[in-house]
Amino acid sequence: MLTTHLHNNSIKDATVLFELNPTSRNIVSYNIIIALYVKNDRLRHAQKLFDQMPLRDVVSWNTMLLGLRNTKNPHGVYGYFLQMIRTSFSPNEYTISLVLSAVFNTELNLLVPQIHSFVVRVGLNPSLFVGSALMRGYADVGDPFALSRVFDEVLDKDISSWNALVSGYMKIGLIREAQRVFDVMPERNIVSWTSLMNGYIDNKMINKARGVFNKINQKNVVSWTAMISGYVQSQRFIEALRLFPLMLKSGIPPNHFTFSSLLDACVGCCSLLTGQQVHSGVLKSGIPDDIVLLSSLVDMYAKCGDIDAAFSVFESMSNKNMVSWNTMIGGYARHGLAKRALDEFKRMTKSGIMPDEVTFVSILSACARGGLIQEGEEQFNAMVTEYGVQARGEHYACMVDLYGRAGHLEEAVELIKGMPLKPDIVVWSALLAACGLHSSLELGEFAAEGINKLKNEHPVVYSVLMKIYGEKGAWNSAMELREMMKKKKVQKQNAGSSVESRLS
DNA sequence: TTAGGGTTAG
Repeated sequence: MLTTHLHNNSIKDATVLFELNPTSRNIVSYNIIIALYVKNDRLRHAQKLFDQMPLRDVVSWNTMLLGLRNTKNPHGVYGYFLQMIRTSFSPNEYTISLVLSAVFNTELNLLVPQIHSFVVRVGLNPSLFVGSALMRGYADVGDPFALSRVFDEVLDKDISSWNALVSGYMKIGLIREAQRVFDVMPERNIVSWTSLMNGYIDNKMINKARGVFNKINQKNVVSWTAMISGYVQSQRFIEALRLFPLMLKSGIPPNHFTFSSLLDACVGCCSLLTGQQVHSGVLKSGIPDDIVLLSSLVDMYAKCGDIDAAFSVFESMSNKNMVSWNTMIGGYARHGLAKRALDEFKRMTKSGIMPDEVTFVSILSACARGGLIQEGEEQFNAMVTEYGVQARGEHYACMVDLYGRAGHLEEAVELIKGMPLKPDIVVWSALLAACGLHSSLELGEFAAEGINKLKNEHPVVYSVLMKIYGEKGAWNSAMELREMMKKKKVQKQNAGSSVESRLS
């Protein structure tokens, strides 16, 4: 009975049944309820039950690992894994592939070789699942030799192992190797084709990807979406949008992934009209509400200029996570609506969602653009002390921008001099832009020097300096600079705030 | 009752 509820994902019925029968509870019934909580992102409940279980088995542990992985908590996963080993629970193959998949794309991926040697030491089979996970892990850390060694060690390779090898080589950038593997693999399915195509996309070979795409016989929603998203990643937004009617014509219905990618394409070509059409397509499609898709809609409306529509989609969301809030707050910041950005920020923290570094880039830039110096200073301090978010280059750049726009150039310079990290191009550009705005020759040259020390040839440096020289009547310096620009063939660019350009 | 290879947001 419990298994039926699990299949139907009916958490209520399952818990009622579970609560009503305390005597018939066993490890399996506990595990099923935990799995249900995990499936529904209610990790706290899962955790509570896990803690009060009289006895646990390896499935209980694995299910908790799954929950921690799904909530993007690689440190939690690793902690549980260590605890599991310490309490003398033998991890099985499920455990290993879960732990591995949790550390992909995180700084913990350096543990991959250790996990591998653990697998060897305890004598677990380099089975299909473990093998694929290890291959992904070695691709992630960029080790092609270990990647192919693991592949060789997998007994009874199946098509997924071959696909993982293709993806792995592509991820490392060994394109010819990936293509060679694809050419010799014993059989191919739609995933193999899509992996190859995606590899070309990741390696910025979009035309080659399109060539692969054209050869796919039975394209499905994933292959169509991957191609659309590939064009978006390559900034070829019109081609991304053109693919959509072809997809519909071929009889493949789009899903929430497809629509998110299309919305991104609309943002890329700043087409509110197309964005609205995609929005109505979403509504007609009957796809259930999805937090990512709705956030993409908010983003599209904000970036295409209709901030009120963005807010109305945002308000309609029954679930909001950090990214959705950041999207909305960033939208207000971009539109120069500092007060509304700050109000939303307050609502965000009140609703229990913790802000991250992205939130504060928006908040600080909103303050900068709104001229809210004191508020900006307070938020900058609160970021570190109250929210434990470490200040990064972007945050300093926002603060420099904040002071700079208001003409407090000395304070901006003091801030840069006191930075615990090395000022990067964004920070220097913010100062330079402020110097351009207020025609400060001395500090402008100081900023230009900072940029040149980074060995960056930024055209904007020259154009801002030109402007300052011109305004100060420093024609000799201007002529010298022009000569230098000619020599270096630097093209003149508009000098704007770097923070602004980051937001657009 | 738990896991792999291909597509989405700030």
